[in-house]
Amino acid sequence: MNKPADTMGLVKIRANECIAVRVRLLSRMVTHIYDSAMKPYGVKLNQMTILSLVYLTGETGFEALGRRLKIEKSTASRNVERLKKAGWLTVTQDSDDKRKILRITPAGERLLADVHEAWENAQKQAAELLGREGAAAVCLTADEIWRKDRRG
Amino acid sequence: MNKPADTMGLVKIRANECIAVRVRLLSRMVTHIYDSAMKPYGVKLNQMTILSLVYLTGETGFEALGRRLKIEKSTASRNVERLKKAGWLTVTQDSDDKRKILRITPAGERLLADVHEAWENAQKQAAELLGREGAAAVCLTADEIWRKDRRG
DNA sequence: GTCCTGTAGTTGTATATACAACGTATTGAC
DNA sequence: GTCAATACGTTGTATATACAACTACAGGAC
Repeated sequence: MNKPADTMGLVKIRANECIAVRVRLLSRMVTHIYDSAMKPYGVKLNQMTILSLVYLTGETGFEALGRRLKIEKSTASRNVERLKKAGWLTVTQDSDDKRKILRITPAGERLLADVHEAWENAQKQAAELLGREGAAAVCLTADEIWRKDRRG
Repeated sequence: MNKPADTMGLVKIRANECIAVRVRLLSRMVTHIYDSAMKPYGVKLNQMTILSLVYLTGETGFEALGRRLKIEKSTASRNVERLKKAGWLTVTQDSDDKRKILRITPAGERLLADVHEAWENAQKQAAELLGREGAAAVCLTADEIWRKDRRG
């Protein structure tokens, strides 16, 4: 469809503008910062996120978890599996419903408290990496998506 | 270290402010948009990125690839492996150096041209999701990091 | 020359992610 | 009540990601 001579131009346009490449770059770099900071606690940022959500909402099923974090249900299922194995939460079957209920354990709650200083450290580093405005923009953008999601 | 009563407060702070959670959310959502758009071509956004970089730089080793995209060398190695298996690029050993040389194949080049419309579509959807300002901010932030990287 | 250091890449292991296909159970239409 | 549709979860497969430990080699210190 495109003549070979065009290809270079198209690829350059994409390289200069592609949103996905850039979001993914930021995601990798930022994730690395937080995961390093949390390493002493044997937990990853991603796992803390799930744990925190379960803690804040009290009880949830996998599907609800996925809806909030925009994670596919099978991914949620497997992520939770690891947290369960680590002893940070429990999974029980709701007798009425077919949903499973996630509950945080004392060990999980202790972790949520203990990890805060490491998080603060990582947050500071991430803000430095992205710049104050970049970090703020990312947060605003994500929060806006969440906000729309709750209404729509 | 923290009294139990504090935990809720700390977790709420993190939930409201954490940069990593938000960047990762955006990354997942945006990646999904592009991957869906490119599905008809049997390629993922991530793979297109590597292919494009090889195309633009002519020849590269894995390490250089990793430096630009901030991907760990082992990850780069395995990602390239898949592209090689798909016939989109070749890997040859530099005789002088210990570096391996990546080169795009005609099939890879054809793909780079063919996929453009799908990319445009995804880019439009992503811009809509993030909002014009959100998308611009993400791009600026990432470009700034790249810029610093090249100088520093 | 020998040794030491640093660079490039591979391999083993683990986590994070998604899609497709499946099982199962709830629920609503009739 | 029966049946179809839907919702929740699991499992198989594939990709993306990183860390740790390893090989291999190139280049410099001595």
